[in-house]
Amino acid sequence: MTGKNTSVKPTGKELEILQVIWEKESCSVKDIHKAMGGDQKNGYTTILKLLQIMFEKGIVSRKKSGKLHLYEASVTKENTKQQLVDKLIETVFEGSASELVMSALGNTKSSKEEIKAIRAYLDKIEGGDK
Amino acid sequence: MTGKNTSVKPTGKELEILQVIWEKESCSVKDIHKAMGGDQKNGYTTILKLLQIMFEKGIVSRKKSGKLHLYEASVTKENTKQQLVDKLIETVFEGSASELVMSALGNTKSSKEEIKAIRAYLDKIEGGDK
DNA sequence: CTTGAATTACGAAATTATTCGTAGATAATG
DNA sequence: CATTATCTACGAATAATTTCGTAATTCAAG
Repeated sequence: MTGKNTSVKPTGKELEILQVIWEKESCSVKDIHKAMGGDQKNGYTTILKLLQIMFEKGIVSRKKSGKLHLYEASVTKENTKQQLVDKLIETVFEGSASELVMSALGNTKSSKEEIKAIRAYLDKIEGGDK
Repeated sequence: MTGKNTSVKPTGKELEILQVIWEKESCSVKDIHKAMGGDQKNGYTTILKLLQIMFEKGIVSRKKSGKLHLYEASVTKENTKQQLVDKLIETVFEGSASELVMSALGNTKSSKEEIKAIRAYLDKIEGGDK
């Protein structure tokens, strides 16, 4: 660990871009632009600029491949998601994770499988106390 | 229901203010300003301005009481929380509520009681299929 | 080496959110 | 009704985010 992965705060658009990069591993600006809906959704240079900013912030890394840049995420999906969840718990659910859980399950109709998976997960974290 | 409570998107600061209003029911600008840490944290007119904006947006309502305004939330805490959770599920967890649940439970060490409560909740939503 | 297509760099405009100063309104007090 | 303290209105400054146009760079032909 480089210790660089903590407390990065991607903005809304940056998060959208991260989604794509997480999905595809290494990708060019064009890839990302296309994956995000092409010119109809965002101008090419808009995505480019955002990536440059993200690079400066250390959110992504890049390497040259011929004339173009291939970008990779330097923050993990897991880490970033966790931070977002933590922040939500803290700012809106007064620190109660279980409140968030119920709120999450309340609306979306979760499938039997999902619920089963959650139970299994509960067993796991309850059993292996730490 | 007035049908006014759907799809309100409070900004960061607006959300902070809402927290206070939800807590205290009806309150003056001064109340809110104080509850948010007074002049050390925010200027009085900053909070005032924000409340005026929120009023225009329909996020809060207000009534005169002597020379001052008493503000109330016109969006419910539940509704707003739900929207934030839904958005997170959608944008970051690819629509999977259970993924969010696990992420929420992963970090914070939930107590036995909390886990028990969640189990009971699972029983409930599983049993009474709808 | 020149041309052309693709790509990046960069500044600046546009947009949104936040902060603040000051003027005007309001009500209580003498 | 004049004074004063308190509060609101409002415009404008600042900051953060997003968008975009244009210039410069790069590489692959010809």
